[in-house]
Amino acid sequence: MTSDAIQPRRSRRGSGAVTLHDVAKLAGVAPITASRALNNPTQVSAEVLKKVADAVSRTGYVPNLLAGGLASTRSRLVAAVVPTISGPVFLETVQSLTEALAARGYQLMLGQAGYDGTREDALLETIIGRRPDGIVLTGIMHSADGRKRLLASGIPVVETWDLTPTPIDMLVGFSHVEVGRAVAHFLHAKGRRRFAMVTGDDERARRRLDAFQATASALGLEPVRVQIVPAPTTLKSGRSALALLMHQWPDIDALFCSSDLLALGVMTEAQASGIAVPERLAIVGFGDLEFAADLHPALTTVRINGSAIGSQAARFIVDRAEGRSVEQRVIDIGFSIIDRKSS
Amino acid sequence: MTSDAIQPRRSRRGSGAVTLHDVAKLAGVAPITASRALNNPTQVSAEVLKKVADAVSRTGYVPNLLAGGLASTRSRLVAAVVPTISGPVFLETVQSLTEALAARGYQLMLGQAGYDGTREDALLETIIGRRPDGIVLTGIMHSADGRKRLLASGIPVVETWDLTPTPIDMLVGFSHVEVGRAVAHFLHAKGRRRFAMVTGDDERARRRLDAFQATASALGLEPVRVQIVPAPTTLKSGRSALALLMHQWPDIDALFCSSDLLALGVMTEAQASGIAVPERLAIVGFGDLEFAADLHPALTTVRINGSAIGSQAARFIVDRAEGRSVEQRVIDIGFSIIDRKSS
DNA sequence: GCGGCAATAGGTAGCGCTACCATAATCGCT
DNA sequence: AGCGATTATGGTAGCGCTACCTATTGCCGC
Repeated sequence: MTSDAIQPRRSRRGSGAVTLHDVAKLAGVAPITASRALNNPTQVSAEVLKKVADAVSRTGYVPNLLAGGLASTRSRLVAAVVPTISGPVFLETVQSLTEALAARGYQLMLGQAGYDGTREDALLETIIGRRPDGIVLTGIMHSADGRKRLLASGIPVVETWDLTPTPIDMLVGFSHVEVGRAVAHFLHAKGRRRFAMVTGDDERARRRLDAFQATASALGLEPVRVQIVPAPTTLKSGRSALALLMHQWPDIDALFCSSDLLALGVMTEAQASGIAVPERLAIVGFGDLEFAADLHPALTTVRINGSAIGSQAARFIVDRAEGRSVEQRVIDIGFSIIDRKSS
Repeated sequence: MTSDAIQPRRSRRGSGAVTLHDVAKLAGVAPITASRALNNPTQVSAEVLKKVADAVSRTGYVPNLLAGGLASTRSRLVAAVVPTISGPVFLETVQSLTEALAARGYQLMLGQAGYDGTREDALLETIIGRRPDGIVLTGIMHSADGRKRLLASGIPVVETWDLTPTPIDMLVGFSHVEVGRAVAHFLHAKGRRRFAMVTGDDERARRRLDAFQATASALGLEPVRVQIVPAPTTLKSGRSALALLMHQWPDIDALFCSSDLLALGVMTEAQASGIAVPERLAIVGFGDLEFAADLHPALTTVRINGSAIGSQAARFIVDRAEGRSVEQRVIDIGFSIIDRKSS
């Protein structure tokens, strides 16, 4: 070491990285002042600001957010839980959430819970352990135990992609029941009378199914023909579902799919086996994924504004984290049926 | 408070959550012993183990990983950087990375860099600030400054989805040049002679293109007809690319797409405009996304084992984090051409 | 009976940062 | 001039955890 006096016993611990103390020393100010220069620039003179900025760039200092989070009990971390990252449905939400949070200086940590809920508890443990400033759930947290732990943790929670009468905390979503109902009316208005549905085996999709069936029955139609496929839904399961459906009930004239991917599979199968869409069979998807508009024929589908969900969830959490109280804790962002060529 | 003597001045700071001290007190052991019971169970007697486990379940204690990470300089956090989460290409890798890490007690933090690299530096700052135990990059880190900072941070880095002569640290990928070459030979062997390529505007795809062109030329074929589309690639850009291509060069007989999504768009457009696949036009995709096998006709494509990339990257990082040295730091996992119906 | 050695438990001192309070300097305002 | 109010800086004491070291116990061989 080139310095003169007693080395203050360089500890054998620590990462050896540049710390705020190093920066402060170099800038000739107290550590706490350097901290303020970085986090509350308004509270500090221009001169100090400059000296600190110089010291930062000369040392390549990167603040240790673990330490900062521990000291301030604000981790600037937000956790999001999705069933699986492979399902394209939530991607738009996750994307806009990431961006909205990044713009405010927060970072997203993504966790995959799976559709069956077995990993849910372990996931919750590691999430809460990081002391995030908020947790965004896509879909409901099923396990009662999980809900209890979330509540006990005191961390702001936003549930999304659903409406529930008993939210854990905050909520931004839409009514799956309304979707099922609206699609049934939509197809009925188009003159269709023999409905079928292909649906993934998850709880929200089932609620759309129930409402779709109930509405069809209320309209005096024959029972809805149903094909359940495992979640997550795939093009492949859509293909085989249509094959099965047409085999058993060749006279169906309208088909509501629980995802656009399923609808793509159905359309692929229809094309492969010469079923005219929409002439003989109307198809409606769900999600309005990016490709939906450009299929041939263009896919009629239910559009959910996933970006709006993400940015609203971010707003909720940041508001809470920064001490603003959220008065309107439940937001229904609705949905719309995009009427294209497949119906 | 129900306790008797002087309250030890409950600090106004802190989250108010249960801490390891509370657990230790309840279990009647020292905090450090409780810590060991949780993290190194073998160093502790069965009796203590039980008392601590009881105390944990009675209090609902969740360890504060921020504090643990700060004290141990091991955050048990791994960061992954993808261009965008919406691109389905890397999902398989991210998925398997998440799982492989979770199985070893690590958690993944996902960052989106964008394709243009403008957010790259800011992202790097927040990532390094969390002091992750490792960083996984999909594709090369372009900016020299970024590479320097990564190196300076001392954090283990795994680059993926590419081979480069000068890896930052560790690498698991494959050669894009070999892919371009192999596809050209493959199509040539099938009797195709007039090649075209639709490719996303990113660096790796361009290297496939270059090799594809060079090989075609070496085989004595006419120049490859090229259509560049913006990244990320979409079905829509595939459709319009084919339309443009067929308009300018109606006699092309083989088309290599830089992603399966692009190939799907191309196939959609071909179907919409009556171009027979594969009779008149052979199509090869890239990525072997889940839907590729079930398209009609089934898509011939280049398969990259994304799961293997993810799990190998996890192994690299965990090995490093746990102090094992990694001798073989570069792994080429190769690729394969899946010959289906579209070619 | 004694040194030596595991095995188990505890004490101390931080990890790098910020909340909180104290101080010093500046600023009107009556 | 004298006062509180405001602004800019610093000092202290943790946040909740674990690395490192020390103390205690029991057990072995000789």
